[in-house]
Amino acid sequence: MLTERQLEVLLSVVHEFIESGEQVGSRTLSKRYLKGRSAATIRNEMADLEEMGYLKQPHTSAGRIPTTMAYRLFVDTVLQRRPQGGDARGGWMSRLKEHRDGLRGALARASELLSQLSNYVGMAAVTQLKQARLNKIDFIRVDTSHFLLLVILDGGVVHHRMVSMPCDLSQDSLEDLSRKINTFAGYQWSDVREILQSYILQGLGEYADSCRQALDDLDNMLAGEQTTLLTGSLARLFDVPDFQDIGRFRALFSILEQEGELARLLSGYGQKDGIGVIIGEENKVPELEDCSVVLSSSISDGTRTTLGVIGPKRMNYEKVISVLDRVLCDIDGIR
Amino acid sequence: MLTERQLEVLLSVVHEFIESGEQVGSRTLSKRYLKGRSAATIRNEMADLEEMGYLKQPHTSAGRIPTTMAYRLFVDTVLQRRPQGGDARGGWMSRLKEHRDGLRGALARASELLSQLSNYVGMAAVTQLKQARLNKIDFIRVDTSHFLLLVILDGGVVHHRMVSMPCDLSQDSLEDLSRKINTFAGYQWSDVREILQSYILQGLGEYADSCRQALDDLDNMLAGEQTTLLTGSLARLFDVPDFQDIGRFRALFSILEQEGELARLLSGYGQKDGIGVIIGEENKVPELEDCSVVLSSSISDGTRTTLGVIGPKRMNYEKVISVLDRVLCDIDGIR
DNA sequence: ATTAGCACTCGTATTCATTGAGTGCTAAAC
DNA sequence: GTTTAGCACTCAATGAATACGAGTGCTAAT
Repeated sequence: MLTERQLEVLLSVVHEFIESGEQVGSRTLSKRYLKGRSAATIRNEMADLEEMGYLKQPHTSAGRIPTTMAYRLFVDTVLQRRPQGGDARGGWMSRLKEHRDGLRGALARASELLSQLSNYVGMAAVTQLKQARLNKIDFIRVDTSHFLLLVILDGGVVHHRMVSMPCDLSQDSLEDLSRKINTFAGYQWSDVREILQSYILQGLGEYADSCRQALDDLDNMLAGEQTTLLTGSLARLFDVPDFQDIGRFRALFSILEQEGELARLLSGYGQKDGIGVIIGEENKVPELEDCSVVLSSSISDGTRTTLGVIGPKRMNYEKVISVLDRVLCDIDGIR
Repeated sequence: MLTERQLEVLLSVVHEFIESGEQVGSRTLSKRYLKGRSAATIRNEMADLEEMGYLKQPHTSAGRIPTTMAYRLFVDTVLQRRPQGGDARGGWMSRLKEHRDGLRGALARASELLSQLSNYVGMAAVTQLKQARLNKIDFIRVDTSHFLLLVILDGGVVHHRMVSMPCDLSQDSLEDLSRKINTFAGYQWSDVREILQSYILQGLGEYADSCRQALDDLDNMLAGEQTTLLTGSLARLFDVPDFQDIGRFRALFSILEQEGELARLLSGYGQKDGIGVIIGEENKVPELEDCSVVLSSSISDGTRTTLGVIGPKRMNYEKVISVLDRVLCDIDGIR
């Protein structure tokens, strides 16, 4: 186990490294954090900490930098000390609320806001859990061979999809159909799906194929853990010193561009409510080994809202966590 | 004017520079392009071309690189020699067509396709011209205080927007309203807008404000030259040697991330049908001074479809142009 | 147990000479 | 007159040699 002072030294190293980005030497530590002790004393502690796996040297006779273990300890400490309950929260709410362009708009703004406040990459996602409930379904005839299939779920998520039909259906018959289906508003989507399926088998005869296809498409969009995901401005990454190196930037970027990857990331870790931090190699995705991900999610109405920030391992965790707390709270206020 | 041989030298320099990315010397040229002539002869020609503004030296006594003027000449030559008419075109069509998720899906796939084929950044946009015609409008009641405003335009573009209402309107009254408005299907949106405006002033009394706001929002989305724009995978840029430099990458990236900027770019230059190439500083946006943009657009039904590729100034214009020709043709086939 | 002192390590910055691709010019060749 | 060979010159890039300095580990004194 770590002694009191070892802990103090360790946290100081992490703190200093997060600030400066440069390897931390014993002298700096003695001057800035542990004024009572001399550099030599701290050197000894650091040597021990290195042996235990908390610190490492980029090369012999250089300062120490934290390992993932050290970050882990640091973050856990921060999380424990985090002010529980909502005192000074919100404050950006108004700015979010005044736009009334639905959940998607709010998410877009939230991810942008996260990017701004944290200076890293913000993201916001809504995941439809399996229990998502139908609010309304509608078929809107567009022309002789197309109609628009529109699904609104409880929680305000809207999906639409153009469906082409080999035959002409009148708007009336479509309305008739939607009226029938809408009697199931409030049911879980999975149930509604079953019902539609049997409708198709019975009623539609030769058009069954098209319908089934459309239904499958839609199902893919909704069922399981399909997420709507938005990332805020990536341009900020250019200002983060850790990503000046083109290789790292590239690694992160390639992940961010594949929505699928990112969605998997979220669903993998965001199972629980509250804040989660994934540091460097703790991450399953190798491209993210130099990054940390902070996630915060809350569940209601069969919808999980997840906010997250992706940044370098040496990100300012305190700040990011508090920002996430607040913005999530604001988003919740909207729904 | 340029002599025959000067032109030959100039085009060779551009060609070689596009391939190698390095300054072109007289010896290389003599060996690879103009075998008859010696290096010294070519040196003289190059000195003349430099005086005329077609070539420049990065520093004294180095090889020459093309100026924007030279690229211009080169591109114009390529465009003239371009095989007119559609012989071997298409071929990706099928892959595009088999997905029936509407215009937006096709655009997304097209921009991705362009990225893949060109190895630069592809983009695809649909611009609603002022004469866009309404196909259908619909109001769908979601709960006591919200309804979804849905607008479908001729050409298959769908816009929707959640509107919150201070009062509860029944679905019936909404349907009544939409029925009224839909009598104007086929009218230009600008006219429909006028009509709605007067509706609001007359009929809705105290709710006028909310409605007007929603109408304005929607108008912003539709009117003028609002475009739906998608860019293909940016990750490819990392493989382009010209963008290894983080500064240039950043400049380009910051533009790509702001949809607004890009949309302006398109609308500014894509006025005419056919292919347009904007080289380096010809571009009004300073961030794009090291890039070239190739655009290709076609108009039908009050909708302009524009495909484009953004890459370095020394991009492979021949290839990009032919790829654009083909993909645009495919997209047109879809609508 | 702590600290001061000192020799040692190793990355970084600086300087300086070398190299080589490429030019411009001149004079000879065609 | 045009073309070409020859030569001196320029300048970025490369790499070796050097100095610098931040930081360590160890030992001996407190």
